[in-house]
Amino acid sequence: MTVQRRGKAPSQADVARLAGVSQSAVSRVISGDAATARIPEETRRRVFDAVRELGYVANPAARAMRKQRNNLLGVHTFERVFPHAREDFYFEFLLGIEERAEETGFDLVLFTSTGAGGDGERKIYRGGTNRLNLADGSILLGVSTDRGELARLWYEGYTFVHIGRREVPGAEIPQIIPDYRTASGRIVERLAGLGHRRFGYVRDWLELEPYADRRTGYAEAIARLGLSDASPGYLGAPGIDEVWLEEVVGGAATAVVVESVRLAEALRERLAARGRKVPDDISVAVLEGAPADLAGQWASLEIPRKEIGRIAVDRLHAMLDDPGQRAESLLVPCPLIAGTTIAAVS
Amino acid sequence: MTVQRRGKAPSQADVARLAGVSQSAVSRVISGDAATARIPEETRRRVFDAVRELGYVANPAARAMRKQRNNLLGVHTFERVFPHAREDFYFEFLLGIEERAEETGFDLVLFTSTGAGGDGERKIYRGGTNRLNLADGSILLGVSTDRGELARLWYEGYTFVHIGRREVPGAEIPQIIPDYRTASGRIVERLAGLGHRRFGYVRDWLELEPYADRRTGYAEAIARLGLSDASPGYLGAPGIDEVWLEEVVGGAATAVVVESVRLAEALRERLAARGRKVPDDISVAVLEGAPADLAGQWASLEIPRKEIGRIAVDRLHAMLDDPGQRAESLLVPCPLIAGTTIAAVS
DNA sequence: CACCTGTGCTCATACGTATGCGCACCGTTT
DNA sequence: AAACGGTGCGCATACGTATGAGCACAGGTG
Repeated sequence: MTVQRRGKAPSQADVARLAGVSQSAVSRVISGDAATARIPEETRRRVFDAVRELGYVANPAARAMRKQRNNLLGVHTFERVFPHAREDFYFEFLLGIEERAEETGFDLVLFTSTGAGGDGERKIYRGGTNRLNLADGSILLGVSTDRGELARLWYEGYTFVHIGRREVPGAEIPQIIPDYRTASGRIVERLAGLGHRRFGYVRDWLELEPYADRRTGYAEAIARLGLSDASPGYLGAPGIDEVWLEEVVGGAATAVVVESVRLAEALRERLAARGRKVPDDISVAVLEGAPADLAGQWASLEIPRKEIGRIAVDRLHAMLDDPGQRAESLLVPCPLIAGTTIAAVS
Repeated sequence: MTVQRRGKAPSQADVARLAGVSQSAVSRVISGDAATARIPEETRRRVFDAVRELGYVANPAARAMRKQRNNLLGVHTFERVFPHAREDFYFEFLLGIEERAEETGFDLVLFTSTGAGGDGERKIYRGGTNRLNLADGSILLGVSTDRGELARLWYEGYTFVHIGRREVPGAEIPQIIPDYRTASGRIVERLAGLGHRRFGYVRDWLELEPYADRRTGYAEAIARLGLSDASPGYLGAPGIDEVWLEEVVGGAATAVVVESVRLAEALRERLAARGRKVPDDISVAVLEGAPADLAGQWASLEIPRKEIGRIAVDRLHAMLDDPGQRAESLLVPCPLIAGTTIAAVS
């Protein structure tokens, strides 16, 4: 019966002793560096035999210290990864990240360290110790990313990418960005193709960068195609304005583009209350990823989350392989979902 | 405008130079060891100022090498973590693990490295490099855990726990085990309390340890309470035997205990086809976690996955804090779900 | 025989941190 | 005045790995 091995794990020095060579020889044999070619088969075999006998495995900390790599990819989310509430948001990204990390031989570190505040929001810098350093590079993920921390991270020359748009003055944060602008434009184009000429736009209350992209894309398409936008529209107040709604019911718009599913559903109900049906009387499209619901699938865009996760990993690899390169952001196209909530103008 | 800092990250030596002290003084101030008490406020301030000015953050690799801790908790699954998610086997465990890790200030490493086979199954040992070493200790998770790898891991003295029962001859693997045995017994007790005296048992085809526990618990309760078990029952063949089913319909059993939901549903259908209703004519209980379905909630047990995840983390911490202690396994009680598929004997 | 080219290694060092040991200085006690 | 205890640090080293430099030897060439 085997007995549990006690004491320290064997080091290359132990292996070297047993194989009758020097520690450096062991290192060369194991890590297979260029000079390995100069070590004959016989010696190599002795080393490997000793490795097997002692059950030697490399000490990752020491290795990481010596090289500047430890094949670890950090993932920092500013909220918990697993919990249900945010599950939908993060989940698909992680899927892609994990897949790609696995394919490229990297392990993943989930940074779960909370800030001292205990408010549940996560911080990168905690008591002077930036834990992200543990990983060769990191993917940052989350809507509430702290701009100050991003700036510092960038300033310190840490290698990372941010999923989603996040502009920080004075820093060039490499971002992987769903191309909401183009997608929003294409949705307008599609509606125009169905004969719509008078449009409405409903804003959400959030004022994050991604919504700015959508508004830009919408406004550009309206202008480019010579369509009309019923005010208050994309420049107005968030939410569904009562006066505006009456105008729409009166025919001021035949197509409405809405920033979120929640708002779209509210809109549909309030239209129904006034005897207007979607899409028969009015077409409605949504500018975010939307699951199918009982009343059908929203005409919407799809956020290619998994794809974005994979891209983020590749991007990170590229940055690690060539540290000198400029950190550029990347737009990822969003496919359109045809849906059942838009129709040709009647 | 700030310019991106180039070159190496500052070390304690750099801080020391700037603060006009030695590197060791910096280390003492920063890590706040016992001797810190002997360093006056004035010096400390100088050090912290220098830290701030240089933006020094500790190098985790070096720190991990020096101490024997790096506050990393490994999670190794033998299949991918993120796929399937919602109904996924792993998900709830991870929820608990993440929560508890966060609470205790540990980060999580997800080991995603596959074996060379590319068959999707994951290996711990990959080309002589046991990646788990990266973490202070690990939680192993998965039904198909390779026994040989577990044995080796244990032999090498690595600190880990296994979620789920997994016996390895010659090694004492610390396991966190849902107490199927007790729970199965209690289900029998509950049925007996409803007046049932003649029982049947349906096995699944799987021959993993957890099923053995269920069978033991069932058999013990049957014996203890002086009940009768209609053969082939728990010792017989897996699946629903035709002959046995006829006997049950004929009254050989008023209560049937089934290992899996899948089988229970099949049983219900085949009973219905013979004019027997659940639970009016026959009570059926399931020995695994069962979601509510259209025909009601199965009388079943609940696997406290999240709780188990949390316990696993705590267990690991205990082992890390006291390396000498014997690695003991732990049974976690499974609550019973009353359900709607059992009733008093008619 | 002097010289050169490989070959098969070893030596020495660096990476950044933590820590046991001890030195120099100062104020106090005997 | 000698002895002593406390304060405020610095010195030196260890952790395990990777790697540039170089040494000793063998064999071949002029």
